[in-house]
Amino acid sequence: MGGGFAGLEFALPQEPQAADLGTPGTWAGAAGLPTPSVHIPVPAQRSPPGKARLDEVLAAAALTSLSTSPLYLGTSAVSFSPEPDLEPWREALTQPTDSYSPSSNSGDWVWDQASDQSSPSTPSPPLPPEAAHFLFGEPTQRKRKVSWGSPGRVDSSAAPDRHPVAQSAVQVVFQCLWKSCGKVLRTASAIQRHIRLVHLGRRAEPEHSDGEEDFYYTELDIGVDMLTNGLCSLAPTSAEAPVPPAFPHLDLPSLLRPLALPLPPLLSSAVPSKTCHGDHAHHAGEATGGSWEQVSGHSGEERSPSCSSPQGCLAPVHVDPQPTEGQATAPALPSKLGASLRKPRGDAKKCRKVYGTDHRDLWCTACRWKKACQRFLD
DNA sequence: ATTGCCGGGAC
DNA sequence: GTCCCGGCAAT
Ligand SMILES: [Zn+2]
Repeated sequence: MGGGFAGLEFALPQEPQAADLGTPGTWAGAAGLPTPSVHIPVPAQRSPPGKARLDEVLAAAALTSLSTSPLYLGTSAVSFSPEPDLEPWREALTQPTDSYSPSSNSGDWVWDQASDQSSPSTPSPPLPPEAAHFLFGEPTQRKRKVSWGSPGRVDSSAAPDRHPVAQSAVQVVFQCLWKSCGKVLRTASAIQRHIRLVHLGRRAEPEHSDGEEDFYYTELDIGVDMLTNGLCSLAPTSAEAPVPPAFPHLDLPSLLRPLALPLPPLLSSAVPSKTCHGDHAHHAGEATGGSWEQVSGHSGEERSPSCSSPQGCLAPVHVDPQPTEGQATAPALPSKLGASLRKPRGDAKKCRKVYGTDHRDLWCTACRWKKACQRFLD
């Protein structure tokens, strides 16, 4: 554990612009020392108390550990969220409980998530199944994870139904790979049936199936996957929700929206836990241990590596809302399709305010261009 | 009035 | 692509 923060680069923020570039050097006296030879890294101005530093370190630690092992986030994530509400459904996940879905599927719970790395382009094919099948070929790269002995057979008659499945830790599910379908079922036979019926247009008969379905679903084990997703997307909202009885399906879509929608008014000030992200990069100031900018005409700028967007950082797994012809979802979203709602405005002081209008050249590029500040992000 | 920044324009 | 600004919402 010695010196874990290798990733943090404390680049020296060198004095902004040589004082000879015709810049109105009014501020020069305040910020930079006129000594050309001495490397004085700190741009002066409001030196942060040690406290801020501590915060920073913690945050860094969190980030580090998280980004290091995004896969095993399961462990750390649990200790991470103070969310008691999580327990219920987490347990639920762990046990092979049945009867989750109110949907027509028998006994298998369904969780629509059109994640995958595939493109969100075409909505699922409303075409005649056969045609569609030919047009799209294989919806996605067929990738199977091998975790439990699921033979790569070609005859589905082997009825691998109701597997004992992993007892607790690693559940395994089967996801339909068909474009924008992403249906997730719990058993191989179920998913095969689904594909055969829904996508291939075959009859429900398990008879002479050439095992083609096999190409359209993938197997993945939740327990990590799901928890990751779940924690990230569920937690933030459930803090305010009237408590969701079961879990996911209810509003995966609307859960993702908040990333760019009005939610903060309530959350931002009330709940200190940003859940997924872990911390508030508040009072960023000079303390944010970030590589400040270099005024060397280069545009390499801002922030620490790997994480640039406020919340995208920890969740590389998008769970696209699936743009199918959803209709049963009731009148949920404000349906302001074209209008981009304004962000509620972060609470951090931005370059403009920090440096003042007359040190414009100290601002980050974004601020200079009147764009969203990227140095002091919210 | 001030601040943050989207949308759009100029180059 | 970089750079700037009008104008608006939030403060
Ligand atoms: Zn800025």
